[in-house]
Amino acid sequence: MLSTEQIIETMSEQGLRITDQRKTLAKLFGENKGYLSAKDVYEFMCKKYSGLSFDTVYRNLRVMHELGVLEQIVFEEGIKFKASCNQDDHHHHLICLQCQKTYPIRFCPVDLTDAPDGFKVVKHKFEVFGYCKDCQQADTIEAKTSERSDNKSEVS
Amino acid sequence: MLSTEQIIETMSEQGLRITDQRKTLAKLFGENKGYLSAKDVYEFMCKKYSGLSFDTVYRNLRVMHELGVLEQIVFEEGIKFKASCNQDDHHHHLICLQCQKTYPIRFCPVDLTDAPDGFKVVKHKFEVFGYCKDCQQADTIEAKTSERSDNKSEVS
DNA sequence: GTTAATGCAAACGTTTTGCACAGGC
DNA sequence: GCCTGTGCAAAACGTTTGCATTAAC
Repeated sequence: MLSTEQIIETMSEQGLRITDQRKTLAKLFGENKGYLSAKDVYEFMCKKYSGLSFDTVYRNLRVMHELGVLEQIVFEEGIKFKASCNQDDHHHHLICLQCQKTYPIRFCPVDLTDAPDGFKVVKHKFEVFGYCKDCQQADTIEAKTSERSDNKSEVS
Repeated sequence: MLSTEQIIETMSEQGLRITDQRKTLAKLFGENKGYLSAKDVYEFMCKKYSGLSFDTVYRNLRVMHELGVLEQIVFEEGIKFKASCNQDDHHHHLICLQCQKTYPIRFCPVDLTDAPDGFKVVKHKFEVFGYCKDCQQADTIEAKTSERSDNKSEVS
Protein backbone atom coordinates (compact mmCIF):
# COMPACT_ATOMS: atom_id res chain seq x y z
CA MET A 1 0.00 0.00 0.00
CA LEU A 2 1.23 3.49 -0.76
CA SER A 3 2.92 5.33 2.08
CA THR A 4 2.30 8.94 3.01
CA GLU A 5 5.52 9.92 1.24
CA GLN A 6 4.68 7.98 -1.91
CA ILE A 7 1.28 9.65 -2.09
CA ILE A 8 2.79 13.12 -1.74
CA GLU A 9 5.55 12.32 -4.20
CA THR A 10 3.13 11.06 -6.83
CA MET A 11 0.92 14.10 -6.47
CA SER A 12 3.90 16.41 -6.72
CA GLU A 13 5.25 14.60 -9.79
CA GLN A 14 1.92 15.07 -11.50
CA GLY A 15 2.11 18.82 -11.01
CA LEU A 16 -0.32 19.08 -8.11
CA ARG A 17 0.46 21.58 -5.45
CA ILE A 18 1.19 20.18 -2.04
CA THR A 19 -0.99 22.20 0.25
CA ASP A 20 -1.23 21.64 3.93
CA GLN A 21 -4.61 19.97 3.53
CA ARG A 22 -3.23 17.56 0.96
CA LYS A 23 -0.33 16.68 3.24
CA THR A 24 -2.84 15.85 5.93
CA LEU A 25 -4.90 13.79 3.50
CA ALA A 26 -1.80 11.90 2.40
CA LYS A 27 -0.93 11.22 6.01
CA LEU A 28 -4.48 10.09 6.78
CA PHE A 29 -4.55 7.60 3.95
CA GLY A 30 -0.90 6.62 4.24
CA GLU A 31 -1.37 5.55 7.84
CA ASN A 32 -4.91 4.22 7.69
CA LYS A 33 -5.55 0.79 6.25
CA GLY A 34 -9.34 0.87 6.34
CA TYR A 35 -11.86 2.39 3.99
CA LEU A 36 -13.06 5.91 4.65
CA SER A 37 -16.11 7.65 3.25
CA ALA A 38 -15.99 11.24 2.06
CA LYS A 39 -17.86 12.12 5.22
CA ASP A 40 -15.33 10.30 7.42
CA VAL A 41 -12.56 12.23 5.74
CA TYR A 42 -14.43 15.51 6.05
CA GLU A 43 -15.05 14.97 9.72
CA PHE A 44 -11.44 14.05 10.34
CA MET A 45 -10.17 17.08 8.45
CA CYS A 46 -12.58 19.38 10.26
CA LYS A 47 -10.76 18.79 13.51
CA LYS A 48 -7.68 20.40 12.04
CA TYR A 49 -9.16 22.93 9.61
CA SER A 50 -11.98 24.92 11.10
CA GLY A 51 -13.33 26.61 7.98
CA LEU A 52 -13.16 23.47 5.86
CA SER A 53 -15.72 22.95 3.13
CA PHE A 54 -17.14 19.71 1.73
CA ASP A 55 -16.28 20.53 -1.81
CA THR A 56 -12.54 20.77 -1.17
CA VAL A 57 -12.58 17.34 0.39
CA TYR A 58 -14.59 15.94 -2.51
CA ARG A 59 -12.36 17.64 -5.05
CA ASN A 60 -9.23 16.27 -3.44
CA LEU A 61 -10.62 12.77 -3.10
CA ARG A 62 -11.60 12.84 -6.76
CA VAL A 63 -8.26 14.19 -7.90
CA MET A 64 -6.40 11.65 -5.80
CA HIS A 65 -8.53 8.85 -7.17
CA GLU A 66 -8.04 9.99 -10.77
CA LEU A 67 -4.35 10.20 -10.09
CA GLY A 68 -4.40 6.64 -8.86
CA VAL A 69 -3.14 7.20 -5.33
CA LEU A 70 -6.53 6.33 -3.86
CA GLU A 71 -8.73 3.41 -4.73
CA GLN A 72 -12.44 3.47 -4.14
CA ILE A 73 -14.94 0.72 -3.68
CA VAL A 74 -18.68 0.94 -3.58
CA PHE A 75 -20.26 -0.31 -0.38
CA GLU A 76 -23.97 -0.50 0.22
CA GLU A 77 -23.60 2.65 2.30
CA GLY A 78 -21.76 4.48 -0.46
CA ILE A 79 -18.34 5.03 -1.93
CA LYS A 80 -15.30 4.69 0.30
CA PHE A 81 -11.61 5.34 -0.24
CA LYS A 82 -8.26 4.03 0.84
CA ALA A 83 -4.68 4.35 -0.35
CA SER A 84 -4.02 2.30 -3.48
CA CYS A 85 -2.35 -1.03 -3.21
CA ASN A 86 0.66 -1.78 -5.29
CA GLN A 87 -0.57 -2.56 -8.78
CA ASP A 88 2.18 -5.10 -9.47
CA ASP A 89 0.87 -7.23 -6.67
CA HIS A 90 -2.68 -8.12 -7.66
CA HIS A 91 -4.73 -9.32 -4.74
CA HIS A 92 -8.13 -9.11 -3.12
CA HIS A 93 -9.38 -8.25 0.33
CA LEU A 94 -11.13 -9.53 3.35
CA ILE A 95 -13.02 -6.55 4.72
CA CYS A 96 -14.23 -6.26 8.27
CA LEU A 97 -17.80 -5.03 8.37
CA GLN A 98 -17.23 -3.51 11.78
CA CYS A 99 -13.94 -1.62 11.62
CA GLN A 100 -13.49 -1.75 7.82
CA LYS A 101 -9.90 -2.81 8.06
CA THR A 102 -8.74 -4.86 5.11
CA TYR A 103 -6.71 -8.04 5.00
CA PRO A 104 -5.09 -9.10 1.74
CA ILE A 105 -5.96 -12.36 -0.02
CA ARG A 106 -3.36 -13.54 -2.49
CA PHE A 107 -5.75 -15.96 -4.15
CA CYS A 108 -7.43 -14.60 -7.26
CA PRO A 109 -10.37 -16.60 -8.54
CA VAL A 110 -10.62 -15.02 -11.96
CA ASP A 111 -8.16 -17.43 -13.57
CA LEU A 112 -10.22 -20.37 -12.41
CA THR A 113 -13.37 -18.94 -13.91
CA ASP A 114 -14.28 -20.07 -17.36
CA ALA A 115 -16.31 -17.57 -19.28
CA PRO A 116 -18.82 -18.76 -21.88
CA ASP A 117 -17.81 -18.79 -25.53
CA GLY A 118 -17.45 -15.21 -26.73
CA PHE A 119 -17.32 -13.43 -23.37
CA LYS A 120 -14.33 -11.11 -23.04
CA VAL A 121 -13.41 -10.57 -19.40
CA VAL A 122 -12.03 -7.12 -18.64
CA LYS A 123 -12.27 -6.78 -14.87
CA HIS A 124 -13.50 -8.49 -11.76
CA LYS A 125 -14.44 -7.87 -8.19
CA PHE A 126 -13.82 -10.31 -5.39
CA GLU A 127 -14.41 -9.18 -1.87
CA VAL A 128 -14.99 -11.20 1.25
CA PHE A 129 -16.78 -9.55 4.13
CA GLY A 130 -16.95 -10.57 7.73
CA TYR A 131 -15.63 -9.73 11.17
CA CYS A 132 -12.00 -9.64 12.15
CA LYS A 133 -10.68 -11.21 15.33
CA ASP A 134 -10.52 -7.92 17.21
CA CYS A 135 -14.07 -6.92 16.34
CA GLN A 136 -15.51 -10.26 17.33
CA GLN A 137 -13.87 -9.91 20.72
CA ALA A 138 -14.91 -6.28 20.93
CA ASP A 139 -18.49 -7.31 20.22
CA THR A 140 -18.46 -9.70 23.12
CA ILE A 141 -17.04 -7.04 25.40
CA GLU A 142 -19.42 -4.48 23.96
CA ALA A 143 -22.35 -6.52 25.16
CA LYS A 144 -21.19 -5.80 28.69
CA THR A 145 -19.61 -2.38 28.51
CA SER A 146 -21.35 -0.97 25.44
CA GLU A 147 -18.03 0.51 24.38
CA ARG A 148 -17.55 0.88 20.63
CA SER A 149 -14.51 0.00 18.57
CA ASP A 150 -14.48 2.82 16.04
CA ASN A 151 -10.81 2.94 15.16
CA LYS A 152 -10.27 2.33 11.49
CA SER A 153 -6.59 1.65 11.13
CA GLU A 154 -3.41 -0.34 11.09
CA VAL A 155 -3.82 -3.61 9.26
CA SER A 156 -3.34 -5.07 5.71
CA MET B 1 -34.36 -16.62 -11.51
CA LEU B 2 -37.84 -15.76 -10.28
CA SER B 3 -40.57 -15.70 -12.91
CA THR B 4 -43.23 -13.01 -13.22
CA GLU B 5 -45.72 -15.33 -11.51
CA GLN B 6 -43.37 -16.20 -8.66
CA ILE B 7 -42.73 -12.52 -8.01
CA ILE B 8 -46.45 -11.73 -7.90
CA GLU B 9 -47.18 -14.77 -5.77
CA THR B 10 -44.50 -13.89 -3.24
CA MET B 11 -45.72 -10.33 -2.98
CA SER B 12 -49.30 -11.46 -2.55
CA GLU B 13 -48.34 -14.03 0.09
CA GLN B 14 -46.63 -11.31 2.08
CA GLY B 15 -49.81 -9.27 2.17
CA LEU B 16 -48.89 -6.75 -0.49
CA ARG B 17 -51.64 -5.57 -2.78
CA ILE B 18 -51.21 -6.48 -6.39
CA THR B 19 -51.79 -3.24 -8.18
CA ASP B 20 -51.54 -2.85 -11.89
CA GLN B 21 -48.18 -1.11 -11.54
CA ARG B 22 -46.80 -3.94 -9.46
CA LYS B 23 -47.99 -6.46 -12.03
CA THR B 24 -46.11 -4.53 -14.66
CA LEU B 25 -43.02 -4.37 -12.47
CA ALA B 26 -43.20 -8.10 -11.87
CA LYS B 27 -43.46 -8.68 -15.60
CA LEU B 28 -40.59 -6.32 -16.32
CA PHE B 29 -38.26 -8.09 -13.91
CA GLY B 30 -39.60 -11.55 -14.60
CA GLU B 31 -38.78 -11.24 -18.28
CA ASN B 32 -35.65 -9.15 -18.10
CA LYS B 33 -32.36 -10.77 -17.15
CA GLY B 34 -30.24 -7.64 -17.03
CA TYR B 35 -29.77 -5.07 -14.30
CA LEU B 36 -31.99 -2.01 -14.33
CA SER B 37 -31.50 1.25 -12.48
CA ALA B 38 -34.38 3.00 -10.73
CA LYS B 39 -34.31 5.47 -13.59
CA ASP B 40 -34.50 2.70 -16.21
CA VAL B 41 -37.52 1.30 -14.44
CA TYR B 42 -39.12 4.70 -14.11
CA GLU B 43 -38.66 5.45 -17.77
CA PHE B 44 -40.07 2.08 -18.76
CA MET B 45 -43.09 2.49 -16.50
CA CYS B 46 -43.73 6.02 -17.75
CA LYS B 47 -44.61 4.67 -21.17
CA LYS B 48 -47.55 2.87 -19.67
CA TYR B 49 -48.52 5.15 -16.77
CA SER B 50 -48.61 8.77 -17.75
CA GLY B 51 -48.95 10.38 -14.32
CA LEU B 52 -46.31 8.16 -12.74
CA SER B 53 -44.15 9.56 -9.98
CA PHE B 54 -40.59 8.71 -9.05
CA ASP B 55 -41.41 7.98 -5.47
CA THR B 56 -43.80 5.15 -6.26
CA VAL B 57 -41.15 3.45 -8.34
CA TYR B 58 -38.58 3.88 -5.59
CA ARG B 59 -41.02 2.68 -2.95
CA ASN B 60 -41.87 -0.42 -4.95
CA LEU B 61 -38.27 -1.22 -5.74
CA ARG B 62 -37.43 -0.90 -2.08
CA VAL B 63 -40.36 -3.01 -0.96
CA MET B 64 -39.56 -5.67 -3.53
CA HIS B 65 -35.94 -5.71 -2.49
CA GLU B 66 -36.81 -5.97 1.20
CA LEU B 67 -39.19 -8.77 0.35
CA GLY B 68 -36.39 -10.56 -1.43
CA VAL B 69 -37.90 -10.77 -4.91
CA LEU B 70 -35.37 -8.29 -6.27
CA GLU B 71 -31.65 -8.27 -5.73
CA GLN B 72 -29.60 -5.15 -6.09
CA ILE B 73 -25.98 -4.61 -6.79
CA VAL B 74 -24.01 -1.42 -6.61
CA PHE B 75 -22.34 -0.42 -9.85
CA GLU B 76 -20.09 2.58 -10.21
CA GLU B 77 -23.03 4.36 -11.84
CA GLY B 78 -25.34 3.56 -8.96
CA ILE B 79 -27.64 0.87 -7.64
CA LYS B 80 -29.34 -1.50 -10.08
CA PHE B 81 -31.95 -4.21 -9.69
CA LYS B 82 -32.92 -7.52 -11.16
CA ALA B 83 -35.15 -10.42 -10.16
CA SER B 84 -33.61 -12.56 -7.43
CA CYS B 85 -31.90 -15.77 -8.36
CA ASN B 86 -32.90 -18.92 -6.64
CA GLN B 87 -31.23 -18.89 -3.22
CA ASP B 88 -30.78 -22.69 -3.16
CA ASP B 89 -28.54 -22.43 -6.16
CA HIS B 90 -25.67 -20.22 -5.05
CA HIS B 91 -23.74 -18.81 -7.96
CA HIS B 92 -22.06 -15.70 -9.30
CA HIS B 93 -22.30 -13.67 -12.47
CA LEU B 94 -20.48 -12.53 -15.50
CA ILE B 95 -21.90 -9.12 -16.26
CA CYS B 96 -21.72 -7.44 -19.64
CA LEU B 97 -20.63 -3.84 -19.29
CA GLN B 98 -22.45 -2.94 -22.48
CA CYS B 99 -25.90 -4.54 -22.28
CA GLN B 100 -25.74 -5.54 -18.58
CA LYS B 101 -27.00 -9.02 -19.25
CA THR B 102 -25.80 -11.56 -16.71
CA TYR B 103 -24.38 -15.02 -17.24
CA PRO B 104 -24.21 -17.44 -14.31
CA ILE B 105 -20.92 -18.84 -13.00
CA ARG B 106 -21.31 -22.00 -10.95
CA PHE B 107 -17.83 -21.68 -9.50
CA CYS B 108 -17.70 -20.02 -6.11
CA PRO B 109 -14.26 -18.96 -4.92
CA VAL B 110 -15.12 -18.38 -1.29
CA ASP B 111 -14.49 -21.96 -0.24
CA LEU B 112 -10.99 -21.79 -1.69
CA THR B 113 -10.20 -18.68 0.27
CA ASP B 114 -8.49 -19.08 3.57
CA ALA B 115 -9.18 -16.32 6.01
CA PRO B 116 -6.57 -15.35 8.59
CA ASP B 117 -6.88 -16.70 12.12
CA GLY B 118 -9.91 -15.17 13.78
CA PHE B 119 -11.68 -13.74 10.73
CA LYS B 120 -15.30 -14.80 10.52
CA VAL B 121 -16.55 -14.72 6.95
CA VAL B 122 -20.19 -13.75 6.59
CA LYS B 123 -20.63 -12.81 2.94
CA HIS B 124 -18.76 -12.30 -0.28
CA LYS B 125 -18.98 -10.65 -3.63
CA PHE B 126 -17.58 -12.12 -6.82
CA GLU B 127 -18.45 -10.47 -10.07
CA VAL B 128 -16.73 -10.67 -13.40
CA PHE B 129 -17.23 -7.84 -15.87
CA GLY B 130 -16.59 -7.78 -19.57
CA TYR B 131 -18.29 -7.84 -22.93
CA CYS B 132 -20.56 -10.60 -24.14
CA LYS B 133 -20.32 -12.10 -27.61
CA ASP B 134 -23.22 -10.08 -28.97
CA CYS B 135 -21.90 -6.78 -27.71
CA GLN B 136 -18.41 -7.38 -29.05
CA GLN B 137 -19.90 -8.01 -32.47
CA ALA B 138 -22.23 -5.06 -32.06
CA ASP B 139 -19.26 -2.87 -31.23
CA THR B 140 -17.54 -3.84 -34.42
CA ILE B 141 -20.68 -3.13 -36.40
CA GLU B 142 -21.26 0.04 -34.39
CA ALA B 143 -17.97 1.43 -35.62
CA LYS B 144 -19.46 1.44 -39.09
CA THR B 145 -23.14 2.09 -38.53
CA SER B 146 -23.02 3.83 -35.12
CA GLU B 147 -26.10 1.89 -34.14
CA ARG B 148 -26.46 1.11 -30.46
CA SER B 149 -27.38 -2.15 -28.80
CA ASP B 150 -29.48 -0.93 -25.90
CA ASN B 151 -31.67 -3.92 -25.23
CA LYS B 152 -31.24 -5.24 -21.74
CA SER B 153 -32.81 -8.64 -21.81
CA GLU B 154 -33.06 -12.36 -22.32
CA VAL B 155 -30.03 -14.17 -21.09
CA SER B 156 -28.67 -15.62 -17.79
C1' DG C 1 3.40 36.86 -11.07
C1' DT C 2 1.14 33.03 -12.70
C1' DT C 3 -1.66 29.36 -11.90
C1' DA C 4 -3.85 26.10 -9.01
C1' DA C 5 -6.38 25.30 -4.55
C1' DT C 6 -9.71 26.92 -1.42
C1' DG C 7 -14.21 28.59 0.65
C1' DC C 8 -18.66 30.02 -0.23
C1' DA C 9 -23.01 29.61 -2.22
C1' DA C 10 -25.90 27.65 -5.09
C1' DA C 11 -27.22 23.95 -8.25
C1' DC C 12 -27.88 19.31 -9.33
C1' DG C 13 -29.52 14.38 -9.28
C1' DT C 14 -31.11 10.84 -6.52
C1' DT C 15 -33.74 9.16 -2.86
C1' DT C 16 -36.93 9.88 1.08
C1' DT C 17 -40.86 11.80 3.61
C1' DG C 18 -45.72 13.59 4.91
C1' DC C 19 -50.09 13.99 3.54
C1' DA C 20 -54.57 13.67 1.03
C1' DC C 21 -56.86 10.91 -2.28
C1' DA C 22 -57.71 6.65 -4.97
C1' DG C 23 -58.10 1.87 -5.25
C1' DG C 24 -57.19 -3.30 -3.82
C1' DC C 25 -58.96 -6.54 -0.67
C1' DG D 1 -65.12 0.04 4.73
C1' DC D 2 -60.61 -0.65 5.97
C1' DC D 3 -56.08 -0.08 4.98
C1' DT D 4 -52.48 0.00 1.58
C1' DG D 5 -50.68 2.16 -2.57
C1' DT D 6 -50.36 6.26 -5.19
C1' DG D 7 -49.37 11.11 -6.72
C1' DC D 8 -47.95 15.46 -5.37
C1' DA D 9 -44.93 18.49 -3.16
C1' DA D 10 -41.26 19.34 -0.53
C1' DA D 11 -37.28 18.01 1.89
C1' DA D 12 -33.08 15.55 2.65
C1' DC D 13 -28.84 13.85 1.18
C1' DG D 14 -24.51 13.41 -1.33
C1' DT D 15 -22.03 15.44 -4.80
C1' DT D 16 -20.76 18.98 -8.30
C1' DT D 17 -20.14 23.67 -10.23
C1' DG D 18 -18.96 28.84 -10.83
C1' DC D 19 -16.71 32.40 -9.00
C1' DA D 20 -13.82 35.45 -6.13
C1' DT D 21 -10.07 35.06 -2.84
C1' DT D 22 -5.93 32.88 -1.20
C1' DA D 23 -1.73 30.55 -1.43
C1' DA D 24 1.82 27.33 -3.85
C1' DC D 25 5.16 27.38 -7.13
